[in-house]
Amino acid sequence: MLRKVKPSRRRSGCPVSISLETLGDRWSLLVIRDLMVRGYRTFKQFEQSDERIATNILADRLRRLERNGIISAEADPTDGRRMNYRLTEKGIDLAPLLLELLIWGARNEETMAPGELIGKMEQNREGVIAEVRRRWRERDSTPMLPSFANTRPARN
Amino acid sequence: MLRKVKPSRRRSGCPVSISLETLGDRWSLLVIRDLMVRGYRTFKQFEQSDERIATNILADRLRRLERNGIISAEADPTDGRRMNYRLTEKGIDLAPLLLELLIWGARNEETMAPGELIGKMEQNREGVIAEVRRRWRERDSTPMLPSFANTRPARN
DNA sequence: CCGGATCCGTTTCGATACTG
DNA sequence: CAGTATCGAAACGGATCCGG
Repeated sequence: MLRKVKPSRRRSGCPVSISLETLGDRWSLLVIRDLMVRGYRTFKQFEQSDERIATNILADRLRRLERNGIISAEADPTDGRRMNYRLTEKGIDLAPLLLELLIWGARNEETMAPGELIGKMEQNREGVIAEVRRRWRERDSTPMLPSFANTRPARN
Repeated sequence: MLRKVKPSRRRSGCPVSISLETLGDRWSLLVIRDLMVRGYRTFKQFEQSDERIATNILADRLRRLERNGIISAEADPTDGRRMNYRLTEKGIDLAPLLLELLIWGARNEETMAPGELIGKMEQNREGVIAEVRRRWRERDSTPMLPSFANTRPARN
């Protein structure tokens, strides 16, 4: 019994494997969205985001995202006990992916936003991405659009 | 004790919620990739894909994706016992998302493909997406590129 | 054979309480 | 505030079984 389930024919050089170890769960992309689009930076902000992630899961995801080089963590200069999380370059590179996810959701899931806003972003993908990059480069932590925020942008 | 965890301030009209009920797991997007890019159509093909999903999980994901209107299932006309799964319009709309995921992985994850191929796709996002749509419209089930396939495209 | 369903041990998740 | 600890619930996944 117990035949060897053909261990060959793996690694068959198919170049479309996609890496979902880090992103293939319910929470990681939400944290990234909060960082990228809402301007969130701290544990508390993520925790109080709409979807109510549990604290242990949040801690785990933050660690995982950091291990994977998608975010970085540094102590707040003005308040040592507070951590500030930021997207790395690799994390910022997720902007196109996130934008497409937003567009898809707005188009196909009726639980989503009205879509007028998204429609405009869809017309101007390049511009939106460029704006995300510009803001991160200048450490501009205001949310991408006023209505994107549901807390103030942590101006100290 | 047991304070009410402030049930207000939900539904705060933040238009950037993203829907990961269906896609936020390790397998759903892989199945969609197999459909979209590899030309897979049957349970067996998905099962034998590189990542080795368990049959019960695969059955569950196929059902979920169908419930969510992302794929459809119909009996094969030439072989009644075989099911053919296809992307719906909603599923095809995931092409841009999937493309961005591929590009991101190729760029940032060293476990990924050489990337030359992906680089070309990156130069021509619109073209790639249009090609995906064309093929699905014409029920052309050959994989997007020869090297994308690791089994033959199920010609019977 | 094909597309699953069922069983069952293991892993992960997630709500809550707790801590430095 | 920023996380740990705990523990029950859910999901996973390997193996096997089954109807057509």
